[in-house]
Amino acid sequence: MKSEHIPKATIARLATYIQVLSEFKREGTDVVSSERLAEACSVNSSQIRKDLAYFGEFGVRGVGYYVQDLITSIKRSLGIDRAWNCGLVGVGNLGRALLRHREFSRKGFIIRGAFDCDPYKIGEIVEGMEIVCSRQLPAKVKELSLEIGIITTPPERAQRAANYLVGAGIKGIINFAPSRISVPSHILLEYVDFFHHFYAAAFHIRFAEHQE
Amino acid sequence: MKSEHIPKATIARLATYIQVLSEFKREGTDVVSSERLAEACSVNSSQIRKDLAYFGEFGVRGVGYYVQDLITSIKRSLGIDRAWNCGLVGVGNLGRALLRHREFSRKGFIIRGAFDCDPYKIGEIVEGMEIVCSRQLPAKVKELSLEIGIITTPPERAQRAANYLVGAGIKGIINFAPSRISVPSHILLEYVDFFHHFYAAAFHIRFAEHQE
DNA sequence: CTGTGAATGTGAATTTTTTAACATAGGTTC
DNA sequence: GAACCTATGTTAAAAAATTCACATTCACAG
Ligand SMILES: NC(=O)c1ccc[n+]([C@@H]2O[C@H](COP(=O)([O-])OP(=O)(O)OC[C@H]3O[C@@H](n4cnc5c(N)ncnc54)[C@H](O)[C@@H]3O)[C@@H](O)[C@H]2O)c1
Ligand SMILES: NC(=O)c1ccc[n+]([C@@H]2O[C@H](COP(=O)([O-])OP(=O)(O)OC[C@H]3O[C@@H](n4cnc5c(N)ncnc54)[C@H](O)[C@@H]3O)[C@@H](O)[C@H]2O)c1
Repeated sequence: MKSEHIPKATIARLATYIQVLSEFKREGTDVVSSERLAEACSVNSSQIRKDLAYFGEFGVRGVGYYVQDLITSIKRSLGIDRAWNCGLVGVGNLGRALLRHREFSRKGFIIRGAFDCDPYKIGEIVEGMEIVCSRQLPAKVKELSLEIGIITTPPERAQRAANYLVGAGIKGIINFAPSRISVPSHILLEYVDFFHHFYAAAFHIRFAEHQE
Repeated sequence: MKSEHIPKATIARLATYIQVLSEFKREGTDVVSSERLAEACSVNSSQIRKDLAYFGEFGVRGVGYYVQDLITSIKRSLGIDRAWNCGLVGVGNLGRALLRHREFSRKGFIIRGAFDCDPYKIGEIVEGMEIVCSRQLPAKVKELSLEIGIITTPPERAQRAANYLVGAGIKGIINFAPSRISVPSHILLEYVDFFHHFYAAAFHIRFAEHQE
């Protein structure tokens, strides 16, 4: 089928599919049907087939999907069949947790630069990486071919960090700080805010109680 | 209007509205129109009015919304006008970052218990909280009236952590580990996985390049 | 106290997303 | 190598979410 516009929800589900498929692979399962994958992901099976159809035909009729092949195909479809160089701005509690998180490089997002403006932090080594002054961002973005910027500064500093990154020629920004920022329209911008999961929890738990 | 089923996307947007409204409040803005709020949140203005209509009528026709009142109303609607006691299982890199994150208590999610199974960690004090052995979970859940469990263990331990939490009588679980888990249907379960934001970034950046 | 302007709340229209249904293709068996 | 079986890919239907459009309501001015 191959299509141009991909729903955001599809991308999120593809992430889940990769996760579950990897688990199947570890268990030694070679082939899986959309039905079985759907159950493990708690979605509808035609949802899975539809999601995959956006990118191509990856299954074998009458058989199902070869687990390893499907993982490879999804990764290629998403553009994570290669490494992405990332720069992290703001090495505080969260920034450190992310730097120490092995999953980033395992998934192909390599954090190659860590920046902070605090003179006490500059020069410190975290997880084998030297913390560099934010002023050097433009130079480093070029030197290290950074494409994605990760913002983990306090919220009131997020816009400034974004400005530096944009000025330095970054292509996309993932903002972990709880503040809206503005960037030119050609820059990809994603907000990470897990509090809405907590809000959803609070809402649904209270709603369930209210039902009794 | 007041309705029963609330879309997940609405909850996520309400979180954004609170964030932006708080900023307006800090700037000294008392009244805001759905149009202006919409612009700041990058959504359609009737989207905002629709989202709010699920819960009631909070505005004044011809005027707009009183910022402080609206914040209060949204918080009450979501059930975050009171404190929620949380327990965190797995005090590693991420667990520590969360324990040190002030925003949790500021938003009403109070982490009252921190659990780990590593004997070297048990007894350690993090952010004024003693790390307790996971075996004590059932006793502590009751003692501290914990309602929400936060899982930050390695993925292969998430199911076990969930089992402990469910057995102890928790009401909801937020799973930060990248693995699907199963819990009884009356337990609320939310997965936090910010990698899909990175996937979306990779996908869109590469797509944009491909367009040129 | 009435008229005016402005922005809400909502029903209707549109768009998007999800689910169902099934014809089709590929593997397997005899 | 034909017939059968199974699960895909796709088209059509249903459901859900978003946007439009405007009648309604409130504040305020004259
Ligand atoms: N800690 C968490 O678990 C957590 C969770 C979710 C979101 N967040 C958000 O992530 C952000 C960081 O949180 P944190 O707990 O790590 O805070 P933190 O105060 O520990 O770290 C912030 C870091 O940013 C640096 N910084 C400030 N301005 C900067 C600038 N202009 N350029 C470069 N560096 C700059 C500071 O020196 C500091 O090292 C906050 O916006 C927070 O709301 C944190
Ligand atoms: N570090 C990050 O930035 C980050 C980001 C996103 C998701 N995650 C996920 O969060 C989880 C934790 O990551 P981390 O980097 O903190 O790992 P970590 O290894 O530093 O911490 C895991 C902790 O869990 C404890 N633990 C293991 N089994 C347990 C059990 N049964 N009961 C209680 N405690 C137990 C361990 O002793 C350890 O302290 C992982 O699943 C990871 O994939 C981490």
